[in-house]
Amino acid sequence: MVRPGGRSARVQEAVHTAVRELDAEVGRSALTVPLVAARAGVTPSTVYRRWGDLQELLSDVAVEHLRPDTPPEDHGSLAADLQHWAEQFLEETASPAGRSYVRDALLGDPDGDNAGRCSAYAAEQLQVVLDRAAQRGEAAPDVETLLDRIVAPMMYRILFRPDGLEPPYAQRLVREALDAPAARQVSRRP
Amino acid sequence: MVRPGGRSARVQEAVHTAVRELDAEVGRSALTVPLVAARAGVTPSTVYRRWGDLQELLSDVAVEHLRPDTPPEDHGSLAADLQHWAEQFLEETASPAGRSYVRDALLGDPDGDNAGRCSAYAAEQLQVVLDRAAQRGEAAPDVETLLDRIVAPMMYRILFRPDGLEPPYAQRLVREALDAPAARQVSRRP
DNA sequence: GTCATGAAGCAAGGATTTTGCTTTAAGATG
DNA sequence: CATCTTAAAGCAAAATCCTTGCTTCATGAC
Repeated sequence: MVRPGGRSARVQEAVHTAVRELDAEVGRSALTVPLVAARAGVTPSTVYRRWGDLQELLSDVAVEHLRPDTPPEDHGSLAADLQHWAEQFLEETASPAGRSYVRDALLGDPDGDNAGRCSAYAAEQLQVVLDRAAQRGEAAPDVETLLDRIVAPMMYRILFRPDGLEPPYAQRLVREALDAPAARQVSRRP
Repeated sequence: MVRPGGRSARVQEAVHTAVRELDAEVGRSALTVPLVAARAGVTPSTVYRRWGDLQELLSDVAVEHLRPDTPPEDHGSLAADLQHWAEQFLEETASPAGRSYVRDALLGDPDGDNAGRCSAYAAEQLQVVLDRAAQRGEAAPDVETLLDRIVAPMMYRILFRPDGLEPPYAQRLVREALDAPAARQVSRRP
């Protein structure tokens, strides 16, 4: 039985807030469940029972951070929309904070739920861009292709080689994704 | 002062072996530092002082698992070499065990050292394939392009959407990477 | 207004992590 | 070959964290 707005929701909110505040104040390495619980005005056992351990809690908080708060901006063309979206994505996600959110989201995620959610966020944003392109009558690849060509390379480098990730890299990925042969229209789920 | 072959090396070997054995015997969720230390015939404080915590230890062990033990097979052409290498990479890395090694390697890795090593392994293997292609006189993209076009998409899906990853997906990525306009020869570090 | 239920509080017990000090072993030095 | 130096391992106590059974509370249902 779900009870949104009730005590459970207040506790969740308080705990998430405590994590964000303490992360900023004392840093990730000093975060502990008892510390978070104390700040949230809650018993440690409550946190353990609801989240299991600190990593799963951090994963939940990270996914909230990574959720886009606005739809992608409209710049009049598919190419421009993708350029801006990719640059913004890279800027946010390649930052030390962004990178640690991605890692947290992946880390405390036994069932892969949160990881899937992160990918879904990107896919939703891209779909908005593609829908606008379709309304304009522009030819466009599909979402899966853009994930492979734009999101995956950025994420791979963010996770495995977080050096030298600058806007031109995002621009080049977008350009090459759009330059590719137009056969990219058909569905290409793996 | 590094003392390879000395006591330090023996302890490292014993601890790594203990992790591998116990992971197989009792499972990841039951692994603890005291358990590993006992199996390795070592004091827990030794493990804590050398590795910091269980995640960093698991990260080190995972990187060893992910190190390729043989150079990529020679199938007579760049396309065939890449096809086989990509399929094998996907099969090994997308398996539950492979996926958990990748996650371990990424997670217990504060400085990003181990993650960089994983990427370097892939880059080295690809470079061998490319060198062979050059000897045959074949035109070929560079390593960075192959990382973007082949490795990154596979890794992204392994980490974020570990469903439906089958050999045809790897084949398609290789085909499209090689189909792309030949301007891909120039260096493209991000 | 009372009840049923899921979640939070509490507290004790057990396990893990940290830490200061001591001991050991590998390599350097004479 | 004996001795010295030093980094790492052993040991043990203390602190901290995690688990768990039971109790209490708040929410929504009847």
